[in-house]
Amino acid sequence: MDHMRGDAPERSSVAKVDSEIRMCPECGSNSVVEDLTRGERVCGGCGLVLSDHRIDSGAEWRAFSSEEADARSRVGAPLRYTVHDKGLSTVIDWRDRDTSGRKLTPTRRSEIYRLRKWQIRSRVHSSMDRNLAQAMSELERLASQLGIPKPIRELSALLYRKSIIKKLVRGRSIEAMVAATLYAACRIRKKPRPLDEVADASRVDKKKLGQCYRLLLRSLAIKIPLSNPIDYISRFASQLSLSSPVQLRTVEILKRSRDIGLTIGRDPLGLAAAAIYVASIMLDERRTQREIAEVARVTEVTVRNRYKEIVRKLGIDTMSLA
DNA sequence: AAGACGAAAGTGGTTGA
DNA sequence: TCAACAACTTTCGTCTT
Repeated sequence: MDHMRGDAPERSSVAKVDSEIRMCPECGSNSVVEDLTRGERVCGGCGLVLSDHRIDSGAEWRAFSSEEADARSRVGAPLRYTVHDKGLSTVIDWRDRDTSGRKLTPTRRSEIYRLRKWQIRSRVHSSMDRNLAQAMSELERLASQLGIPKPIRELSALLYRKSIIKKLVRGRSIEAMVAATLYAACRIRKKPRPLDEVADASRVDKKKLGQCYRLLLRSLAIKIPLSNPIDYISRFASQLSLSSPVQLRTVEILKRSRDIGLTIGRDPLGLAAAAIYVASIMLDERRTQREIAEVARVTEVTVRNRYKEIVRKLGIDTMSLA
């Protein structure tokens, strides 16, 4: 039967994708490089980690029946960074053979070398192991309280591992570093949360958290651009139960503000709040400055100042607002 | 009475000598 | 390393709805 032919592996997409993603979506520079030893793609321009952990986790062939799927899927749970030993508690053999005794491909081999190195390291530094275990449970707690999706938690966990290797946690609280990596991960993935929100959810004060965050950026040599006010809108709008037309209008206002240079040097949170305020009045779903300031974690004064600027510079008729 | 307004002084981070 | 600086916060009295 026609549909039983599973002999044509669909692997052509791999090479294609690789050549396409040379440009960094963040800074636009064309200097994305592959770091095979660490399994990452990193932008040479801004340091953004585009994808980490690039093990081909897809099944090898297409499967057309459940038995086939069982037979062809790769064995075992996926590797995860949020588990303190990467979910890998078996010992890796020193021979470069797979279970059926075949030689491994070079890529697979370097991957195994990496894991083996990790295993030895973590055995030698058992204190680091304990640190990680504690950190990962804190990360889990924090992230679920803030409703952070899994992929971002994984990125956060990866950042934490790096910061431990760089000895950043020494003399600082685990909680503070965990919170900092989570905050950073959210921003990298363009789902930023206000610093205050993260600080409140952890038991770390805002100042410490900010210090850890900046240290993280410096030590790991990563650059995270200022957050885009637009990335806050959907969250804030739903917290304020505003309709989607208001959201759209808000985004529109923010774009126009940016175009005339009104946003430079301004706190993205304040801009987001002010734009929501204006849009909410325009579309007759008014919220008070107080309410908006609260969800955006800025003061009413800031909302006021930004919104005054927006109204003036964008030429919005104040009379038609009321 | 609640919301909006704006002045004035304080805070923490950045920048440039 | 230190001072100047810009943006934001805090606080508070006044005006508007």
